[in-house]
Amino acid sequence: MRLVVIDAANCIYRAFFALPPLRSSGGTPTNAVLGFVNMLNKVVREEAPDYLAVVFDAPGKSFRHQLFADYKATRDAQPEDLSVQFPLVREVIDAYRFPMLEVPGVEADDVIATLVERAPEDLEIAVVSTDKDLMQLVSERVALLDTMKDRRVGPAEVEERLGVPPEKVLDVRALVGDPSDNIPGVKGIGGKGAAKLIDEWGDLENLLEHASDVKAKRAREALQEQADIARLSKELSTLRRDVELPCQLEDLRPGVPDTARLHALFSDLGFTRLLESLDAGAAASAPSEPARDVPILKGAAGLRELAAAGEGGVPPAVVLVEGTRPDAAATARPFALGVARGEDAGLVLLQGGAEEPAALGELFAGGWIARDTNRVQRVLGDAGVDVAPPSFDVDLGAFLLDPAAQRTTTTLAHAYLDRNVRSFEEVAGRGAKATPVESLLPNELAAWAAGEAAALRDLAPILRDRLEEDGLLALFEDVELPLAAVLARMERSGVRVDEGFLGELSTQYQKELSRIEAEIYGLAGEEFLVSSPKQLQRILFEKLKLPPVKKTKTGFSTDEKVLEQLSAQHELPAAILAYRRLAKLKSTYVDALPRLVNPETGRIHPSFHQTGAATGRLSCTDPNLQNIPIRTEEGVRIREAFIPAEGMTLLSADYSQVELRILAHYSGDESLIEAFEKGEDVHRRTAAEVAGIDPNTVTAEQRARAKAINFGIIYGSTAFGIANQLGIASADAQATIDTYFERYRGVRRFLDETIRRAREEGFVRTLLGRRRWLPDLTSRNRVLRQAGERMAVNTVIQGTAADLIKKTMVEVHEALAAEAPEVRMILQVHDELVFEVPTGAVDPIRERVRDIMQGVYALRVPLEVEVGVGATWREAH
DNA sequence: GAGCCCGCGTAC
DNA sequence: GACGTACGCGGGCTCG
Repeated sequence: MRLVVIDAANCIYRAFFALPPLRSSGGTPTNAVLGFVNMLNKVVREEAPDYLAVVFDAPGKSFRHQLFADYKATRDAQPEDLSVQFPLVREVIDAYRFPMLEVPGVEADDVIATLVERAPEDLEIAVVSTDKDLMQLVSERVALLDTMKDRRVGPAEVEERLGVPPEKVLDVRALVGDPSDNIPGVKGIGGKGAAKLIDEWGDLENLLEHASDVKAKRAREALQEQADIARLSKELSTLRRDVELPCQLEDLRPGVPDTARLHALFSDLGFTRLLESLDAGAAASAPSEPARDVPILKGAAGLRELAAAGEGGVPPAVVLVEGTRPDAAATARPFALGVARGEDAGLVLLQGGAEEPAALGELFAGGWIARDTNRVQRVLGDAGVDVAPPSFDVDLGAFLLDPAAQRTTTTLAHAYLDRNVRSFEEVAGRGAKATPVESLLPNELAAWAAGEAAALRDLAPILRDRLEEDGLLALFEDVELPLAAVLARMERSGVRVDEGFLGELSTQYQKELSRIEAEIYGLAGEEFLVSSPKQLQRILFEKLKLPPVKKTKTGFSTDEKVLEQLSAQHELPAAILAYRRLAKLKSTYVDALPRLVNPETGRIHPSFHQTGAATGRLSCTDPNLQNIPIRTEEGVRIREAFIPAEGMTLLSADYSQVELRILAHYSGDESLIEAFEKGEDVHRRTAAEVAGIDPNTVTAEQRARAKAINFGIIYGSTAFGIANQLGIASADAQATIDTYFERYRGVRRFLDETIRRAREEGFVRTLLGRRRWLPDLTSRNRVLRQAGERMAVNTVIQGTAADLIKKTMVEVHEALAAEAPEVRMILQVHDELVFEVPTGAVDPIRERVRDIMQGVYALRVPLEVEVGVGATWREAH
């Protein structure tokens, strides 16, 4: 068995100085990354290690600095072009799925020494480094490897280079020192002399004891004068072999490279040769699942046959094939189920027989694996099958590992299994031309479904291991996976809408729109498509010769801000604005919502997507009920169309200022914390602090300005952005922001520290450990880099808010299922949960929900929840 | 006609 | 260039 240990910093340094200053198309320096990756590939190819560890220095000072203030003091600062490449290297290593090791407060060399010390006797170890300090570790089974010069340093080579065997390396170093680490050594004694002295006297202590007997005068006097420095030098050189390691040997098995991520990385970095070899490797080693006849079974008997086929305890992986729906609002019917269990895989055509729900229940009873467990539970639930909880969700797992990565089964199978899996689109076609599942050849469908299910079966354990390795398993098991069931229930509940009301609104809006349209034609002097920005540009900027304000990619902008500005010069822009406002409401909400009412339930059943937003927020489609208007009087009327079932009441509970509370928590800022502890109006307080006045004298405008800054912080915005938002001068905004950061020192610290750490690690994490990779933080392109910095800050805050409400939803669901099953959670809008509650139970439920929401996590400030009830969503909010 | 991009606007 | 995260509308272009 072989273990390869890579001294990351040493290898990255050498790669950086050995290669010309290459850059990616985005301007990021890449030479060290390229050199490191080539080295990595080479060593893995040539050494074929069973275990592998890439060891990094942890930031901060080690015990050697305590011992010797000048330790490493002569080192030049790392060139910027080099330091920005460290996170990239980490990302590549992570994508290769090679174990990385880093122990806080401990240098890489000590970690390496401990690994060597702890390794079992029969393990052969190669340490990839040119650091002479590591020579003390060399033995019959431990060698240093210099991959660039293709040299292997064993005991013989150490003796050849230093004149002493590895056991005496430290004694020699005590005398010689090491300029690169600023280890002093004994002045007046060089390499040759040191070796000779140690050879003659055995070791340092004996030599120092007999210093007066040393014949050479210069060496004798040097030893007598500098004995303490020699001892210090030895201690500084001595590697610690008792570091507490965060892993066992078994954790150091290299994983299966994430070729999809490598592909993306190499392509970003412009590593074309590596890309080619990646593709060549994939083509050579990625066989499709062997084509074989996949059994096609039918109904309950078929399901039971497959359920019986599995080995005990192994959950089946399933692919639910939905029947084609006549219209978007209709309920999806389960058409077939692909199942892979143990070695068996097959397709069951579902026929809706009386026995089927029970048979499905049995198949799923001991846990199950799917790509999208929310959807499976929703569709089966609608079909009357209440299945046991899933044991794994492949899409969710992959999302937590990298929320930006593609997650089709094809991509994941390629990356993690090195296997080609056909996509459904390859089988059925895409979009409008796609063959309905009912019309596909059963053999084709069965082959696809079996291949897909087998891929899910094989992906699940691998992804699970990775979640565990990456500290994401608790979030997955305790929050995300249970949430999928909550969402399925929520979607199935849906929300009742008053179609009649929307119909009336539509007629009313239509009349008004026609009137405004006529007015617009009059003002423009001709008819044109008001909703066409292109035609509008012609009217405004060519015909009427109004001054263009700003450009878009394709022409002059006609957005709201521009039209407002132009309205001072002409009546047309204001009319366009009025038209746009109504047209937006009508097309996006008033007319669209009724089309999505399910005729069977009379309710709208949206889809909530758990992997829809990179920060961890949910998204919502068909329709998107997370952007129903509220800010304008015309808009909020649409909320009157959302109503409860007979005998029920809507209850809306929202977290008050949750993102600012999270900011207070993370920043530890005293002023912010105090504002929340005292239950103050935080924007008012900010305004007062920034203006240095009494909160009671804050004007509406001052408060609005403070609010914009508070939100700007959360979004990572600049003075320009805030000024733009407020319509004030950039310099004024900057002055206010400067004052803000003087008053809120903790906030400044939090922003800086978040970005610094993200740059170092390549990712940010939220409160519950959710991770988002941010490779652009080291980009040389300022635009990209600053965008990355804004994402870093925003993701920590927005993502933490998402964590909290997700956890809340799981807890609320559990509590209500047990205590008040007739209450339904029906919507989530990021910081708000909407419930449908039996009217008589409103009061206790309101308190119960509030308690759970407020108690979901103990931040450094209290979480406050505002609850409203009513006969419409408008009223309840 | 389908599918896609763009500009725009809604929410938190 | 400048404020984060989404979804979806209508217009208009391209493609077959």
